Parts: sequence; structure tokens; C-alpha cells
Amino acid sequence: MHSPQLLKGTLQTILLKVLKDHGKMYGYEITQRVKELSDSRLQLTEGALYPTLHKLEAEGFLRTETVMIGKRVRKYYTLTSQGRSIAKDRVAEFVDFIKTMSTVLQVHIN
Amino acid sequence: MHSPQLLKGTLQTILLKVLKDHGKMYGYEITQRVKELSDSRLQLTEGALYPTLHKLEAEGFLRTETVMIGKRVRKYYTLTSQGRSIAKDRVAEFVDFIKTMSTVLQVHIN
DNA sequence: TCTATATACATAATTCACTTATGTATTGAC
DNA sequence: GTCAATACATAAGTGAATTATGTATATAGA
Repeated sequence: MHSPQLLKGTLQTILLKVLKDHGKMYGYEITQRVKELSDSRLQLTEGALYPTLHKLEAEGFLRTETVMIGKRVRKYYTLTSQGRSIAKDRVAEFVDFIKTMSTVLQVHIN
Repeated sequence: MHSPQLLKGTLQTILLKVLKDHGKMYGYEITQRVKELSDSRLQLTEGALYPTLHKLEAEGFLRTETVMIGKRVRKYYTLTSQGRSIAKDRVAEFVDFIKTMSTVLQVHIN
């Protein structure tokens, strides 16, 4: 597990990119996917996840679709075109940030 | 300039590593060095810098030496042996974090 | 000369993205 | 029938930053 401090500011980027890569997903599914992709190093907490999804929706980056699975509610999220655009920007920004940090810290990635 | 959110949690790592690489330095000098190394992409603010330096000192990672330059105070910081150790750990942790993020975001660095 | 900018420290108030805690409810395995 | 997993949600608290403010010296240019 990573120091949670480092994760700060990356949650939106993660959500946007995972949704871009995997299409329509629901909250719980996203946590599982991220856990799997990160080999359990990143574990999104619900207290961070849901408010962030709501915020991204309110900003017009995500669209929702509520489905009943038996008696259980499941809320699917999809990127809007704006969302796809911002996902791209955020990832680019993160890559750029890593490059800067690598220079400052004088480390080589790979 | 980077989204300041991404910088969260990396300040201690930056300070420790820069001090490790450049030896004895004072606060203002650190801001200038980081600005230079990052090609002005990272600009440390004083409100974050000084409290963090004080905290690292209180935790035993930094040792200080106050010098008068004319009538002006200058406070030099040096890593303690504990500080050198933690600097190494923090950088390793950051590199590891980047690797995890690169996988999750499916991006290639370099 | 005086004035803006750079140097150099410091702390207090505020912000905000997170963690932790709590709540509700369904489903499946043993 | 009870525990763990699934699935959503929100409220309280934390803590690392930003923003604002304060103090003071040094220096370059008009």
C-alpha cells in the first residue's frame, strides 16, 4: 500500500481514465478494477469515491444511469464528451508532473 | 505550472532529496533551486516551506545552523543521518507510486 | 533619493481533498 | 442464520497545503 498522501489530487484522474478505458462502470466496480490494476496497492475508499463521482457528474464530465439489479440499485457512470476531453488533459498533466518530479528528484523511471 | 493538487504529499520528499543532493542549504535557496531544477514548474510557497522545514527538524530529520549575513538571519538546514535514511525511503516510495499510477493510468513515462 | 524588487525569515486563517465513521440494504456462501 | 461481499450514501474530522499578513535587510534603477 502507498502512503495515502501521495494519492491526493490523483483520484479524479484515476476515475476519469479508468472510465475512459473501460466504458460504462459503476462505483464499486471501479474500486475493484483499480485494486486489480494496481495489484492491491491502490484501494479507493467509498468516502472519497462517491463524493468525487458526484462532483464529476455535477461538473458535466460524467453521465449516470441507474439500474435495478434484483432489488439492488446500481448506478452506472459514463464519460460525457467533455469528460473524455478532460480525462485526456488530466492524464497529460499527470505525466508532465511526473517528468518534472523525476528531474527535481533526479530519479529514473524504468 | 502544475496543478497544485498533484504536489500534495510530495513536498517533504522534495525537500529531503534536494538537501541530500546539495548539502547544506537555507530555505530561500531551496525554493530557488527547486524552481531552477523544475524550469519554473514548481514554485514552493513560503507558507508551506517553512512549517514543513520546522516539522522535519522537530522529527529529527534536519539539523539547523543560524548564520548572520550582515544584519540578516540565514538558517541553514542539513540532513541528519536519520534524514538521509528517510530521504532514500521517500524517494523510493515516490518511484513506486509512479510505477503503480503508470499501470493504472496505462501511460508510458519516456 | 526613493522606490520597487529581491532576499529571508515566520505564523495565522482558511481551504479542501481526503480518511474515518456511520448508516442502510441486498446477495451469496458455508 | 450469520458473516462477508456487494452497493449505495453522507457527516465529522484531519492535515497538508494556499492565501494573507507581518517583519526586516539589501540592491538596482529612475
